[in-house]
Amino acid sequence: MAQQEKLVKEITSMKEDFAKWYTDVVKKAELASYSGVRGCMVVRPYGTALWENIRNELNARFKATGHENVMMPLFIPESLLQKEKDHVEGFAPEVAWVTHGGDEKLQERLCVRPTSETLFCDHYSEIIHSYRDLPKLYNQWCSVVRWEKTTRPFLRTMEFFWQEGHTMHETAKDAIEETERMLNIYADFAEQCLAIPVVKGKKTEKEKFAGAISTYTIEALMHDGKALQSATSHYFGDGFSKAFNIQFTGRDNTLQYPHQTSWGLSSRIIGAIIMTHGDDNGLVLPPAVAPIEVVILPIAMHKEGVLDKARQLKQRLAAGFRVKLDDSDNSAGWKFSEYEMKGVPLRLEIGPRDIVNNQCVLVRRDNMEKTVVSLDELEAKVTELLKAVRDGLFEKALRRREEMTYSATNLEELKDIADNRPGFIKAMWCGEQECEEKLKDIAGVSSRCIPFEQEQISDECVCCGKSAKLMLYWGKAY
RNA sequence: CGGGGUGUGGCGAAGUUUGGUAUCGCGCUUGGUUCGGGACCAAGAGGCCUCGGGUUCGAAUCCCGACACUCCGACCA
Repeated sequence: MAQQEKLVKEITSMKEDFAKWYTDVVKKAELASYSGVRGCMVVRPYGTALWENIRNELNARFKATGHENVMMPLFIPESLLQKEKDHVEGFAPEVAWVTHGGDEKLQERLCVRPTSETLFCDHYSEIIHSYRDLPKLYNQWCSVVRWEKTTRPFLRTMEFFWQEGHTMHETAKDAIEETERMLNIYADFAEQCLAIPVVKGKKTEKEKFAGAISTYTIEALMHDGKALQSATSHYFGDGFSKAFNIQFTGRDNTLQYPHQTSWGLSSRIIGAIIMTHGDDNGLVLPPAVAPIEVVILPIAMHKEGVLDKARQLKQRLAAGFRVKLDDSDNSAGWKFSEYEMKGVPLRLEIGPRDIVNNQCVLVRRDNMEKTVVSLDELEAKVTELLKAVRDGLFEKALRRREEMTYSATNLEELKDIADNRPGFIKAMWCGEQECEEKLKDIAGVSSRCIPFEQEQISDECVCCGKSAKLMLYWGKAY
């Protein structure tokens, strides 16, 4: 379809008001509701199912690389949080404190975990004694709390859902490899499963995680040209090990500190899915994580045989796909809109005319393209079209990112782009934090990452003009 | 933390300037007709107008205060 009409009138168009479009989609697709608690959302069944699929995909990848899931406490005693100086400085301003149990004041206040490095380290100090105990490859799925000032569903909530991997290794080399391995898993997941193209790279000193030696990131570009950090992987060296006194006896019979990593992906990724693939008709979900891959809509359902046929098709498809049959008595048009809002990748229409011809109609959500398929080859066609949806989404997102990625060689140019053309800006950087801060002040952009794939845009720092070897992605971010 | 906005049946709003019977659309219930792009008719149910004070014969409306949610910036996944 050359022009996609806006069929759903209850969603504000992106062009009109992107922020409102976003919240409209969250609500209309029934992903989440606002709750009575400031900054906290109710993740509704559809949103939860989406998160569960994300979880399942990632868990499979984590387990395939030797990781084990654990569950750590929700609370961190203040003294434990205090142990690593940079870490506590980074998080102290945004933690929630528990000061009372019932009416009784606690001896030591507890914070609600904003992240669990300290808890893992405390535990690791008890269970790691020998190089034979390493590596320890733990992960947990949980929610954490950060007392945010402004919040938006999925993108920034006070409580959010995530997984956090925390691993300990015998050598720095092993830990660095783990950091990279996990970043690659995230990147692969984002691109293959979520159809979100990402830039892999390293954060600058200014942007890295509190307490880390280095932070790696995958950065994605949203529809409105703002960047969104979609997952991170950190290398900690032995800083926490020393702070928490985690030691093991090495192969050479000397006491050593293990090297640590952590890595995480949060429910924010749902925001990325919405803002990468969504359109004015609502959500568009990548098939690999869509709660419903195929929705079956019986047409003229009261007519003889239609519903039976629809049920039959459901049973066939349920063997290999997540499928839903909507046999409610809402009108067909209503259902079309409903599942478009919910971003179901493939719609199957089956009506009296189709039954006569032993066929059905499959409609792709990403481009609304209709295909008439013979029921004899239904499964094969569904498989093919779901893959086509994933590929179509990825290509569209990649093309858009490329169109919205600019290069700048001097400050005026960069400021002009930042002011007028939302997107990524590639520019050289001398390595001084001063220049980073200046760009933030002058152009309102922050460094997104130092991409692994470097290009020589020019020879001088975009800001100060001194010689520069590193090319960075810059942009406005969520 | 600064600046705005909004609180009225389940949802979205009008009514507030100028105090006087609680309104509209959607949704919901029941019955009927429909059914290939958000169908139609009829009948019905549903309100401490965010909360607390005040002014008044009378307050959704005016005054004082509180709370909540939300958007835009600065800070952060």
